[in-house]
Amino acid sequence: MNPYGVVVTKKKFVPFAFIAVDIVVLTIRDRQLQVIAVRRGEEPDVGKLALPGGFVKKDEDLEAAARRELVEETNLEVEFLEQVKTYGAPDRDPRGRTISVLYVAVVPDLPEGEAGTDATEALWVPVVELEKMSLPFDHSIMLADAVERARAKLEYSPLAASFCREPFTIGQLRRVYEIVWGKQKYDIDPANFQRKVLSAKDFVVATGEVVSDGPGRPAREYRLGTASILNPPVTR
Amino acid sequence: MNPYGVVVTKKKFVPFAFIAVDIVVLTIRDRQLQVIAVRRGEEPDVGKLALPGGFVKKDEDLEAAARRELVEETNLEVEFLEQVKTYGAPDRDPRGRTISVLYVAVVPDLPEGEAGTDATEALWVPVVELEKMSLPFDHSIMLADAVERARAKLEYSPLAASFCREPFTIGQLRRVYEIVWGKQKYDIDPANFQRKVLSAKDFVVATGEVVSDGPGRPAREYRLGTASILNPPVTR
DNA sequence: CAAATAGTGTCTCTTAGACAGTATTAT
DNA sequence: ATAATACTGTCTAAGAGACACTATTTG
Repeated sequence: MNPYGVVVTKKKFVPFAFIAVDIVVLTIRDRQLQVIAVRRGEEPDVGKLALPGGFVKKDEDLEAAARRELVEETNLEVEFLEQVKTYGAPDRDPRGRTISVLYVAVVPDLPEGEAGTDATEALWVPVVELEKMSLPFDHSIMLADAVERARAKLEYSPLAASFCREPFTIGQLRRVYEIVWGKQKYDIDPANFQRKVLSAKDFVVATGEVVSDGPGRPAREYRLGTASILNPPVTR
Repeated sequence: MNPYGVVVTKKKFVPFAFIAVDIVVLTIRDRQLQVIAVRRGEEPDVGKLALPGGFVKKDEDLEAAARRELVEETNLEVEFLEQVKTYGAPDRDPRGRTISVLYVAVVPDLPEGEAGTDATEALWVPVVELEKMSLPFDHSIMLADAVERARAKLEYSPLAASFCREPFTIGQLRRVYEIVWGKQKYDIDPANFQRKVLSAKDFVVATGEVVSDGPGRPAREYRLGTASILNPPVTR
């Protein structure tokens, strides 16, 4: 089955293709960077894990399609979606020429079973696990590209806060950086990190509250500030 | 004319769309950041200036399509093409649903008339001029996105050297930064810039030659080094 | 000669990182 | 009390920018 058709514009034949979106949704669960995956219910690769995604509808915006597919397949509603890259190798989908636009999103740690545990069969998988598996289409490359984008954005954007539920503490934020960047506990100096975050203008604002969680001195609580770029950046 | 068709996969109707690529090619001419534009020969917007680009062929890779269109419409062959973003608003092209993948490229200052002065009607236009014009489709947004990408990449990649023919001098490189970032002459301190470039590991390597061009002490010549990211970066 | 450009030296200020030390909690 | 976490203080080294100064060309 080949979707290629032609439409005559003046004297030219113009081929066309299916348009798809795929989404890498990242979160931190169990002190690991995890990604949501769905089990494929259709050929090709029925039964294999894959990134959520699907075809864009007529008159549907690309980002809207990504949101819709995410809800349909994983029950997840995300705030921000960032377009990462578009994949269009002629043979990337055996069903016919398909162009796929990749998005990445980040969500805070969710209560167990809030997403994907219903009939939809979506599940959280540690990124390092999914990277080892054989994924359909070019989903392995997509995963790598999206994770690298997220890692890079931690440096110069407030993305890290998207992994936390508000209000959050500086310690929680530090753990996000450690985990997403694959560092060991305390590889990032808590003292220096504290100053770095607080010196980045409008990254976070204190609520005035403190919260005690486990042993140790209670931590001040913060909310995300208005900054869209961190200055100075948080270096890797 | 609406290109939307449907193909049955199991029980679903899958719409499809035209796939296009557009390219922003930047250079420095006449101490200005310029972009190559083509005059449209087809509806819509016949006669208007637009970014070069066109439809992707059956079994053609996206980047290959961008290179082909660039040669066809502007006679330009570029080394590196970087994918910037994909535009897919349902109504962005009146001829029917079209998804366009945007690429950006950079070329050194070319001898007058080397590109685009034949029948193809391609011409170099200062970016500030083209930004003021009404462009077809969403080309104005594309132009802004591509220019911003190039400005950002100057900081942490050796992109600036792509604006120069090898070998080049540090002074020529400095002018690239000044012009692309829209700074006045000597806004960037030549002394500090020199050290910055030479301290960025593998950014440039000296050829050992010197060249004299106009008044002033002759400058050492350099070639691009092997670095793909600049460390430390050249800050804006 | 003056003007222009290339390149070095040096000073100051800021920032990054290492690390010691204090504060406050759970157990 | 001990361990764990939060936070402050302080020192050092490196980098950014300002600017004086030297070197070498054109006109």
